[in-house]
Amino acid sequence: MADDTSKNANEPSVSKDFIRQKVDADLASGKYDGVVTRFPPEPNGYLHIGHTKAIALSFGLAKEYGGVTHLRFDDTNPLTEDTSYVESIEEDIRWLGYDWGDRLHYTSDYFEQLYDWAVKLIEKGVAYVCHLSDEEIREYRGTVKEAGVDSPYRDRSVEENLADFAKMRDGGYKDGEVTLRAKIDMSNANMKMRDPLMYRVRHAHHHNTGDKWCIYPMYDWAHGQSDAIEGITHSLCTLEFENNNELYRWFLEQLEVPTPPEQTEFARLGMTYTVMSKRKLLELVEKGLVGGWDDPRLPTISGLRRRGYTPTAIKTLIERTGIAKANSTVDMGMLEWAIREDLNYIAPRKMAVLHPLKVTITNYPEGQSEELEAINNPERAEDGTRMVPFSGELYLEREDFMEDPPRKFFRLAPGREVRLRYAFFITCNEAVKDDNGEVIELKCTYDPATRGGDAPDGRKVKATLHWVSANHAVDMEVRNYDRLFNVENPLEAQYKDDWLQTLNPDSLEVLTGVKGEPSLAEMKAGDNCQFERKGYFCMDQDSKPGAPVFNRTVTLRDSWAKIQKKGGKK
RNA sequence: UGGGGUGUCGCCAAGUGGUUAAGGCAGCGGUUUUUGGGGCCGCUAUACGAAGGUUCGAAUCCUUCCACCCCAACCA
Repeated sequence: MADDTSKNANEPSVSKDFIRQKVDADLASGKYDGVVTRFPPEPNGYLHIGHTKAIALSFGLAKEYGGVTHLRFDDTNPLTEDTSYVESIEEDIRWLGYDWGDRLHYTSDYFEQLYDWAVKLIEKGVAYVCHLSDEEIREYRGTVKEAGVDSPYRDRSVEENLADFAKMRDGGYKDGEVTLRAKIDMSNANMKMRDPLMYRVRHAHHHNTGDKWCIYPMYDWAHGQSDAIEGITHSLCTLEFENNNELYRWFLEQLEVPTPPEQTEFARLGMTYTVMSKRKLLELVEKGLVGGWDDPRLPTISGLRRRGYTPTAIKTLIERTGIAKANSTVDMGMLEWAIREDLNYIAPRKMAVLHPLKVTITNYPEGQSEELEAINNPERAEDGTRMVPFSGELYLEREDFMEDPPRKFFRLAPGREVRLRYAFFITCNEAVKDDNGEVIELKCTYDPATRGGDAPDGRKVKATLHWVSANHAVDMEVRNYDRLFNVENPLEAQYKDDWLQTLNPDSLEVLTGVKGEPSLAEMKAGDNCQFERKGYFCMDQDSKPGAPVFNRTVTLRDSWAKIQKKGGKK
């Protein structure tokens, strides 16, 4: 008993979300024998963190119930889709740690079957070829408050429809000239049921089927049927498809699928200070407002990866925000908490001085240097230690010195003694200034007896600072990222028309001449680390040998900044 | 002629007629600390969109109302 409690002490109290409860019920009632889910991305953009919710749900659920998950590219619109997106999507899902095995499918694999089924519906008298133009179709559809009007082509004979549909497939019609529609109910309160389109004519090259087809199925006609073909049991999608559910069931019923899949909708993930729509992300990319789909400021999987986020952190966020039906916007702070939690445990510590201030240790033997032992990760003793060079010329962080410090400032100041991490206590004797009164150098003395960071006489210091030996330092570039937008929801009505005006002009700060400890030169692109006292950083792919570039993933929590803020308010 | 959904702490989110209304994030105290990090301890909704009602008992049931989201692409 006691063991159980302690073992689960750090686990969130878990209660099953409504989808898992439904699966339990479905299995208990014998509706389904097992669980088969699918993740059905359209290859027209990069995956973002919102998709991760759907991915984690579908893959995670199946795994929990001993089932499997299919990856199915929903490639029914050749105009917007492309193979390059297929590749990035596969890479991102794999990186997140999910495996679809040999269950890789394309909706286009089913075009022939879908065509045959469409013929079946025509034969049943519940589908017809319609010669109305897109404008006319819209007019005949009515509005949410008014019933629609039947198409004049609605009651043509089965033979006529069959012949016409064959002509559609054979290229006998131009784009937009005709459609195949389901014959349902033009006055249905659910707009999706007003004789929805099943096929449209598109003389376009498809990335998978080439020029084989000139008619392409619409989402509603393709999706549920593809689910049925694959034996999907639980088809999970986001809330905006709730209205499509009735149609999803209608098609399956018409086709008399023996054990039809069921669609269940959940709320998509929204996050503050960003946008999550593929259309908006595409706009940011195409207008060059960010560096590409993998810009570290973007909520895309590839952007987060480059920023230094780990699959663990992303999945932790998804787990902790849960699955429900209420539209929600999760605070970006929760994502930051998730990555800090993971990186605190796994990221090796390093010392790097972002804004260097030169320091001369006046009583340190000139030309000499020595190596000091530093702990790689205080959270994991097994990660061991490394040696860091120390000398009489160092760099300290500019903001760690104040000539005239306020009450709560513990760091270096004239006459004050502080500890250099893993090294010595130093005391500041003089601040050298330039003609403008700017402090350009500090002259300090060190206490050789404090080697390693403890004073034999037991005296204490209030601060421990990070530092880098000047002659041993690696010159680096650091990219400090901040939120992409200045407002929580850039798409809110009040900004609607020019949401781009809410972009944060300071979302990227490039620091050059950053001084890092020598071991930083050994890191590889994609490696995470913590710059002590500053934050978590990830080596960028733009790094060159001897010229590393680091992306700031997230800062450390900073209670000094809070104190300063409070003081400022007063 | 409208229909479909959703409303529980600043942000997520449990709760399924009887609980002191979980938990996480954020916040606030304290403690520990060679990262002002992290850890640990504690505090933080008499209140469940609102108003009525049913009941010994309601966030949970009923009624009415309010707010927000989705649907009128040959997008998904």
